[in-house]
Amino acid sequence: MYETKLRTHTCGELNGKNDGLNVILAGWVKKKRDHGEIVFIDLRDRYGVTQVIIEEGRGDLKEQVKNVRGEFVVRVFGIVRKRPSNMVNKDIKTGEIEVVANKIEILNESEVPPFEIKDELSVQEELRLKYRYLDLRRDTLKETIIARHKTIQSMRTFLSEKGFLEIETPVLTRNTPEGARDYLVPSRNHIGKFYSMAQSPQLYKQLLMVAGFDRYYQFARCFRDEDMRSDRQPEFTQIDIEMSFVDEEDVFKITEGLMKKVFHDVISYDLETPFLRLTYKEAMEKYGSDKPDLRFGCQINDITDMVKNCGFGVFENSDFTFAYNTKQLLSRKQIDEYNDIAKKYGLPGLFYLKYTDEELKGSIVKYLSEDVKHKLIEKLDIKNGDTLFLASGKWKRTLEALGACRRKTGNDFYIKDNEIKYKFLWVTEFPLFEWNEDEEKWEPCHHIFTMPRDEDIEYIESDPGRVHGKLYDLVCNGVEISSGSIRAFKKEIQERIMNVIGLSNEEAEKRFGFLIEGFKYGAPPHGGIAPGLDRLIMIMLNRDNIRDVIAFPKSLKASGIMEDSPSEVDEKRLTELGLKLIKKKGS
RNA sequence: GGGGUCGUAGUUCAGUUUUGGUUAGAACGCAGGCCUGUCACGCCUGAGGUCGCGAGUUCGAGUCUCGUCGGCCCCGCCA
Repeated sequence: MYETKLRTHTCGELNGKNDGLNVILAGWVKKKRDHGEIVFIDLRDRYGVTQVIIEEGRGDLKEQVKNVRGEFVVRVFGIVRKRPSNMVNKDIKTGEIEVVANKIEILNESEVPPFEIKDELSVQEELRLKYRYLDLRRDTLKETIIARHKTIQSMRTFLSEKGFLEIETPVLTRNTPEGARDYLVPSRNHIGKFYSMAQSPQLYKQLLMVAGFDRYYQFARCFRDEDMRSDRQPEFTQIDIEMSFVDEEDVFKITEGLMKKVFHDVISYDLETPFLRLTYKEAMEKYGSDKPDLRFGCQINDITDMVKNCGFGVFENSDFTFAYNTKQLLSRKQIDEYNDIAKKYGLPGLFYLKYTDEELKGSIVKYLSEDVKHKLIEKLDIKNGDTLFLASGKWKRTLEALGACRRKTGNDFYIKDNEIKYKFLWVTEFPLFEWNEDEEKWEPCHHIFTMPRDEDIEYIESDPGRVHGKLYDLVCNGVEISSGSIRAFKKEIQERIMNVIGLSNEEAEKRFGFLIEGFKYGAPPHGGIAPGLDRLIMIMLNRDNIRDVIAFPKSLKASGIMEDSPSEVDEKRLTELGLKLIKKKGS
């Protein structure tokens, strides 16, 4: 397959049809099994594993491989031989054959690796990260890296065929105070000033629309100096897409086509399109999340009116009361775990009801009239053996807390690891503005260049909370894969939006001057989306950790464990940059 | 910024609470030996420990207390 000077075949391609062929293989010793008179060596490379046999009577070869250990790099000259049927290894691609060694050459030795290179082994992640190049030899990790390549290839083909141009934009850019903290880069050419590493190519891609490149994409590396999570890295990759002369439907269609192709090409899975759509309000009220996992039910219900006058103070005095049925009989201990989650999300606590022996039970049941009980049983489809949770409070906080509980229910009971299904959906009609309680002002939900929905434009000044944007998120299995918007490309709308959030023209000019300037020269209507490549691959391969789909990821504290980054630098370099470190307290 | 959890042979863990107490165990790996069909090969023998780091309590600390570093998970944050 990939013949080179040092080999004729890879370790993953030989089979029964090659019986009798003279071959040269090169790879790593996965395992040596020494039986005395005969010796087996499993030789591994990127493509697979091939069994090499040193037969009886080859004392010369045995002497040579006497000191060969795991992970030595060797070259084997030999003849392919079909194995007797009872010795075929069905677990490996090359299991039909083995290579009878004539000559073995040690290309390089290896120290005993700090952990065994095999798939089943669980090793502390810190160690795996330190020796990432060894971890990458394991199939589980190797597969994600290969899938990542396939994903990128598939996307390039699709987008290129649809007329999109791949255009690169700067990583070193200027600081914009909104949004995520960015990484600052000093330069000795500009003492006292800093570049910012791009958080995303947002402004550049909009200017590419002004330039007339009406279909653009890019695999863009984005940098954000924020705290990590299992699905976040300080540097990550977006498939940044922007189109001119479009509305939401156009973006949906392209994105759906892209996802369909990628899932087909990479994991041979046929996605159904178009994707389901939920408005932000629906998603919140049914699932308690703006990125709901639709692989299971347990929908939330609004029971505010039902319990408003039941005589229980909490229900009577709260804005909203919501409930959902876990459809499971939960123990006291399990219920406590749910309570902890609710508290973490800012609720004083949860109420629960159990239905056993044809009877509702729980501390609050005494407040519920027969009529209310019946309504509850009907609305929440309560059957024997069900446990349900109720929570009261403000709309968003209460729903989000119940949403977190619902997520736990899903993880504990409904989402089976081995049964992968993909439930994509669009979440649409996000509010354009969000009221910041602390600072008592309106803030943009997405960014200030988002177009309001046509029918809401008249309320921008009079009722900002009612205005929804042409804003959309692509969600799959409870993960936000992507978000995007149609942009406010006209000066008049931009200014009205800036007025609401209290951003003066001068201030806007200072922060986004080059974009606003560009928009003066015939900005077309445009919009786009930017799916997160890493998260998409995570979802596709059913991994629960973003580090597993990145060759050299950072730790949760954003350190490079292998290369030990970030590092201190010489005083001399700092001086050159006009920088001086302030000593931390205590040091 | 906050909360949780983990840190003991090369690796994965037990031992830590009930009880602070002599030589800190196991499996895998590693080293030496034996073995003609294994593919998680098998059998025999052996080496291998700063119990993350630092202070404290104590006659005595892997075990208790405080601090600190690091991994992982979550809240805030991530327009």
